[in-house]
Amino acid sequence: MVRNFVEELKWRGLLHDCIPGTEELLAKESCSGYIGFDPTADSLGVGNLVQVMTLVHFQRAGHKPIALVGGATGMVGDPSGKSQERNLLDEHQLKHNLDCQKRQLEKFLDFNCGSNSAEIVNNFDWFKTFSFLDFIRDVGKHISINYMLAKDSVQNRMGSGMSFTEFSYQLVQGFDFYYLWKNKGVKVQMGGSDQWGNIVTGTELIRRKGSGEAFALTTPLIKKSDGTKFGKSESGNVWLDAAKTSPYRFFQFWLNASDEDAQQYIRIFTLLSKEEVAALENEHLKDPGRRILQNALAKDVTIRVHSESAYLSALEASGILFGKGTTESLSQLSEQDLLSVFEGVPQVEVAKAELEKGFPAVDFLSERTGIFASKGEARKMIAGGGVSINKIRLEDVAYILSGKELLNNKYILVQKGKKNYFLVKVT
RNA sequence: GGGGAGAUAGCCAAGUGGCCAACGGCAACAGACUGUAAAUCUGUCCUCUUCGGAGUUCAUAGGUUCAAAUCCUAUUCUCCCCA
Repeated sequence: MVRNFVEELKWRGLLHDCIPGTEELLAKESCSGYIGFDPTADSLGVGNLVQVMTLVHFQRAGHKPIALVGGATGMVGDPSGKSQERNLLDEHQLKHNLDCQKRQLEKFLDFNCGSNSAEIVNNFDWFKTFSFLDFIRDVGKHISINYMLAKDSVQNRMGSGMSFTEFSYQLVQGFDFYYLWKNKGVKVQMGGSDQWGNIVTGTELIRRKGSGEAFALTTPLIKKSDGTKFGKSESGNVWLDAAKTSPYRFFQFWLNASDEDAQQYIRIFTLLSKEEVAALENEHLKDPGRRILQNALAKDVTIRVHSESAYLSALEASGILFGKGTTESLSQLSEQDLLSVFEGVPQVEVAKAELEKGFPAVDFLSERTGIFASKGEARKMIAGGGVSINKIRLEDVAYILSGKELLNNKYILVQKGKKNYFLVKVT
C-alpha cells in the first residue's frame, strides 16, 4: 500500500528540496506529516491547491496527512516572500477565514480511512494558553538570533524594515512543528519552497529542545512560463469558493493555460497517472490547436474542486460563448439554457420601457448598468473595438439601444473584451 | 539622542522654477494575428468629459514667486550609521 511518495512528487515536478533522509523515511514506514495554511482569505485559492495536492498524494502513499490552519500564525503574519510588513487581521475576520478554509480542506482529504485518516488542527489551540514569557523562555532560548537573522525572509527585509512581530514568526511556526512532533508524532513538514526557512527552524527546534529528528520537503513555487505569478486571472485571484470564483470562471482559468503551463499544471493539479499524462501530451502535440491538455486539465480540476455537473455547465457555457455559432446559437437558446449558461456571470436588470425610448449605449453601459466605471471609459472601450452586444461588435460610439436587440425577448448579452460577459435582464 | 539619505501615479523610476498630468520600464486592460495558447505589433493606462476640454495630483501643512513635483519653513513616516 505504501507507494513511494517522493518518487510521485518528483515526476510531477512537485519536489523542490528535502532534508536528507526524508525520502528513505517515507519509503520505509507510514508517517504523519503536515502542511500549514495561512488564513489570509476566506477561501483557498488555486495557489493553495498545490499544497492540498501534496497532502492528497501524501495520503494516497499511505501516510497520515495533517492540515494545520494558522489561527495563531495568522495573527502574526509570515514575512516570507513579502517585501512589506503585513496588516494584522482582526479576530473576527481570522475566525471566519479559518472556518471557511477548514471546510474546503475537508473536501480533498479522507478523514475516515483508518490509521492514515486525515486530520485538521489549529495552532491557536496550543498557543492560546502559552504566555509570552513562557514562550521566550522555553522556545526562544533554543534558537539564536544569529540563526534567525540568517534567514532569507529576514535578510530580504533588512533594507525595508521589519517589526519584531514578523521577525518572531519563524519561531512561532517552528514551535508548531515541535508541538506536533512531540504530541502527535509528526515527523515531516511540507510546504512551499518559501517556507523552507520556517520549516528548518522547526527541525532545529526539535533537535535542540527535543533532541529529536524531523524531516521536511518543499514544493517549488509555481510560476507561469512567462515568469508571472500563478493563480491570477484577469479578474483577480482564482478562488476555490464558487461564490468568489464561479465554476465557469474557474474552468476558464484552467482552459486558458498556455501549452507550456498546461504540461506543468496537469502533473501538479490532477491525479492522472504518469502514463495518462504522457498519452495526453502525445495527443496534444499532434494538434496543439485542439488544446487537449488544457481541456483535460480544466475538466479534472473543475470536477474535483466543484462537481461533475458544475463542469458540464461550464463546458456547455464555454461552447456557446466561444463556439462557432454566434448570434444564431444565442438566439436559439431557451430562456432556461440561457440562464444556466450565464450562471455566475454578472447580471443587471433594466426596465423595458427605458430601452424603448432609446438609450445611448455609452450611458447604458456606464451609468445605468455599471459595466464600465464611467462614460469616458465606456466610450474609449467602444472606440477601441472592445465591446460587443449579443456577440456583435459595437462599431459606433453613438449607438442608441432601442429595445430591439433582445434575446428571448428578455436579455441582452454585453461583452467586454473577448472573455468578459454581462447579462442584462430586461423586464 | 546625534549624523546622513529619502518619500513622485498599482509597482519600479526620471524630473531639481515655466515646454509637467509629469520621460522610461513593468504590471493591467483592449485591438490585430492565432488555437479562448505563446511570441509579436498597436492603442489605453490620475478622475470626469458634451472628446473641445474641465478638475485634482508628486508624504502632510503652510510660505516665497506672475509661475513650484522642483525653492523656504514646520510636521509625519521610512531606511542607514553612531550613541
